[in-house]
Amino acid sequence: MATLGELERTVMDLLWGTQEAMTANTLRDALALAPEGTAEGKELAVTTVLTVLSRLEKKGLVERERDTRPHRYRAVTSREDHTAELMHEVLVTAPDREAVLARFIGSVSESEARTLRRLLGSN
Amino acid sequence: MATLGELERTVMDLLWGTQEAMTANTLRDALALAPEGTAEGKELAVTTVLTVLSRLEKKGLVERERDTRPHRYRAVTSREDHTAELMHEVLVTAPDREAVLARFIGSVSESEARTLRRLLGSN
DNA sequence: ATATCTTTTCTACAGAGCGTAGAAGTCGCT
DNA sequence: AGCGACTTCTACGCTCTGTAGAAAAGATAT
Repeated sequence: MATLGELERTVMDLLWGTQEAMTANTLRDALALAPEGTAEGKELAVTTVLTVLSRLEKKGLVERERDTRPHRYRAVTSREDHTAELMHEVLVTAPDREAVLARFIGSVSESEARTLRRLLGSN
Repeated sequence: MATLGELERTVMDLLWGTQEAMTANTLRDALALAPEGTAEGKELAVTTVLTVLSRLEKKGLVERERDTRPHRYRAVTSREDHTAELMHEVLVTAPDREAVLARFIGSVSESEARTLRRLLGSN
């Protein structure tokens, strides 16, 4: 179950944050500011970013354009799709899915419950 | 996000499979047969099982009775609770939970969808 | 073409987590 | 006091992740 390290996660967040494909250098710069708001994210070597991107590519989360010279990287799926997929993977690890869903429902907020009703409701 | 190794997971599955608390030796024996049906699960040293149990205890997934002599171990939560909790943890990693839920709904089976409707309806 | 700059790939290493278990310590009984 | 069962400590190899230098491959300017 593709579990991400901290830097990998940060990179994915940046890629998910823009629909556009980015170069390793752009990402390195973004990472230098990244951590939400004021905090600093240290200056990493470009090779570090490239290594991480390669690993993310191997994990199937990122794809790159190899034809443009500085390769450009983009997230393969949206954050939402990825997250939903992960949730589903978790769900199916349990034999009694219905029971899991019952517990799960109990843990979501009222607004989320409303969303679910709306999404399921019509049928 | 408490991610489990393979052996840890197998042990948890055994503990979740019985509501009762088990000793390390009992678990070792169960592990020798464990892998679903026919397959063999090799004979592990008891110390191995104890190490894994300690780690699971540290992770808060297992608790032990220290007063009985061969300590007895039990799962702290049910598999369903644990799984639901994990799902929720995954859900909240995304900023737009509603969007995630929308995708998620699309990925569940019809029978699961029915379950959800039922659960959401009554509450 | 060649020397140089940019970008990518290879190789490497340290730290954490996990599977695995021997060595050493503790507990309870005879 | 001694023995056997049980638990804790210590350890090692493997994989994953963060990190980046060294080397290779591509582009560029003279």
